[in-house]
Order: sequence, then structure tokens, then C-alpha cells
Amino acid sequence: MKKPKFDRPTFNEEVYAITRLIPKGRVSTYGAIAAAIEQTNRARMVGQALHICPAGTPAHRVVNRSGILTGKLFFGGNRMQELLEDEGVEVQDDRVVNFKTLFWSPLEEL
DNA sequence: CCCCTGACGGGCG
DNA sequence: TCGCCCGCCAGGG
Repeated sequence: MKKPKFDRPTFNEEVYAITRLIPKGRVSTYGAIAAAIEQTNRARMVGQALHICPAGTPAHRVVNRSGILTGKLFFGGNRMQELLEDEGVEVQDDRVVNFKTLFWSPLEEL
């Protein structure tokens, strides 16, 4: 009884819930979301969850720790970048410009 | 059971 | 920030 079973369905819902809280024009990271639901070493699972996220989930606002749009390939073409730019987030070379200031932490700003 | 893969992250130089 | 190595962990072959 060391490790609590990994409840994929619940985990995914938690991820989507946090993701939906990311303000328009701001971005967050896989690790920050994982930390917010107390699953610090499961940043990768956050990625898996967003890969199959339901419509309406602003997954484009989630990037990696360097501000790189690691998931753009799953949006097709430049879709992820366009979605961000439509919200006023500047992107250059698959990376969020001013990432440090646009970063939104579910733990500190919630 | 072994091995590899991956929308990741921390530490180091 | 970049590159590199390594730890992490669920899935799939």
C-alpha cells in the first residue's frame, strides 16, 4: 500500500480542470499542472492526458518548461501557434516569447 | 518479463 | 538558453 493506484480517468479530469483555468493570453507547463494535482513526477502523463483531451480544453496554453510548443505536431500545421497568437501570445521558432512573464502557475496564482 | 518510446523535468557546464 | 545525461512512469510490442 505504498503507491496509491494510478487512476487514469481521475487524473485526466484533474489535468483538464486545471488546464481550463489557465487565463487567456497566459501559458502554463506540464510540470506545473502535475504539481498542482500533487503528481510531481508525472509531467509526462499530463502530456498523455492532453493528447486525448476533450474539445474545449485549451491545451494550446500548455507548453514545456522552456516555453517550447512541444505539442504543436498534434494540432496540425501551425494551429497551436495560431491559437496562441489569437490570444495575444507571441510565438517565435516554436517558442513563447516572454514565456517567463506569461507563465501562469496553478499553485501560486490560484 | 524485457525493452523501447514519449505533449517532461532537474541538474550541470 | 543549449546540449547532455538521467530519473520518472504509463503503454505497447
